[in-house]
Amino acid sequence: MSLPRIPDATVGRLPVYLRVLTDLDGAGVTTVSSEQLADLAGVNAAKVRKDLSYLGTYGTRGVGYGVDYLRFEISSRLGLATATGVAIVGLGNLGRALASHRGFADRGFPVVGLFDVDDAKVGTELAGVTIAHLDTLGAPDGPAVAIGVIATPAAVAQDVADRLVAAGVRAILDFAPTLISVPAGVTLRKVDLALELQVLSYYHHRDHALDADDPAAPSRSAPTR
Amino acid sequence: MSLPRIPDATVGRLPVYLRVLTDLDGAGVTTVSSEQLADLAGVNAAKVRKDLSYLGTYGTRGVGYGVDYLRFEISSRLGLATATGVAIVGLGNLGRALASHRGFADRGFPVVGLFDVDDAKVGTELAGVTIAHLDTLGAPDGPAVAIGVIATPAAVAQDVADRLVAAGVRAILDFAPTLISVPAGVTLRKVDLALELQVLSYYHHRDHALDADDPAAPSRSAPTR
DNA sequence: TAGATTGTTAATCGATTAACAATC
DNA sequence: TAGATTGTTAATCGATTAACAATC
Repeated sequence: MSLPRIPDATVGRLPVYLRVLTDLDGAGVTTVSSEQLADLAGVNAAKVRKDLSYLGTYGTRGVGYGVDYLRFEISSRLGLATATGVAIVGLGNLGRALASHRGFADRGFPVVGLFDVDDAKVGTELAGVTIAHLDTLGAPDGPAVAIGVIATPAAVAQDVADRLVAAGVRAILDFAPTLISVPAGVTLRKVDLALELQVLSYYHHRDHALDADDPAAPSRSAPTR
Repeated sequence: MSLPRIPDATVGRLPVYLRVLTDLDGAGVTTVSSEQLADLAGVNAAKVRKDLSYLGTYGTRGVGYGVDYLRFEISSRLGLATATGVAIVGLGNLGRALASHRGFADRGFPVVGLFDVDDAKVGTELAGVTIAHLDTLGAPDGPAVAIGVIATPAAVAQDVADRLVAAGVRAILDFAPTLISVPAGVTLRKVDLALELQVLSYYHHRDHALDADDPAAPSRSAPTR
């Protein structure tokens, strides 16, 4: 009765399919083929069918996939039905941008808590949420936090992670460029924006470094993740 | 005389090693073993040695790797010596955060251009750069842009990508959650913040959905990328 | 039935890892 | 020389892809 394991690579593509399906649904489309879905998601059709097969068999041969049904299935397997409140810790430039980012609430992750240690920020309001002091994280009268986002300087990221864990948060998205460790049972995912620029720099450099010497050098494309 | 191909997975880890090496250098450390580097980067030692072997043989058996030398090599292979100006298009919450993000300039990517279509924003200054109208992108008297960052709504992302390409930009980092296409020879990389939350949600849900039924269920950890 | 499209197989490709000979 | 640590091999594992039988 246990659900089949979904490969990591597939997990990373499910949100892309979900976004495409949501767009299709908004456009009134009710059925989609693996070929169409692949085009819209930027992958190939074999991969789409293989990925969706891990969810079960929700397509109809000769017809395609039901947009609504597939949306529901992916959403449910991603845990989006239960995932809710996001707390952002650290309201510097990045934290403030994330707090105001429409994309989060739009895709099922309302920002319910904002925390900082700067007294000049505590008490002020941002995107409809009042910034609280980090020391109040986990207080009984505080917001129900399902996911913690770390947007602090690297130097304090581990301390913030520890506080989030102590407050009962079991899923953390970390933007600080440093290694942090969390106990077993806590899910941690990292995003490093400068790293993305460096990786981009590598492929750009690789494909163009020799342009002056050899203008006819073939351009290979970088993986888009 | 051509450099050996570096696997994509390795390219994604080189910036992590570079960050660790920079920290070590700052702390006065001159030599590091694959074991130490692995610990600090959050991977295992075999992977570090394999990854570094693609750069050539810069270690010394029985001793380790020279911190300075390795930093230089990685930095050079990532193209960080030539990579320079970043232009950010779209100065909503995310774009403004990226423009003010210290991490970019700190790691070799100074923000030299800011572009938007909103006349209320054009002419104002942000992080020391005056916001210009998108129509002036690529103007002869404009900044030299090596990397373009798209931080606009999804609906206009393709148009912005086309304009960046027309202006001669050959490397694009795209934050808009939609599929965009660029001509061969242009390197595109995508970051989708809400997608990261959804992937996090999957692993969290998978590892905890059954907690109520089976509190002793083993917790598996999510890949941190 | 005929055409279309899924779901699955199997081959291929790329990434990871342990082990150890090479060598400082 | 003895101890330490790299660089590389080879086995294993996971991801991708084309092909096609199943079937709507």
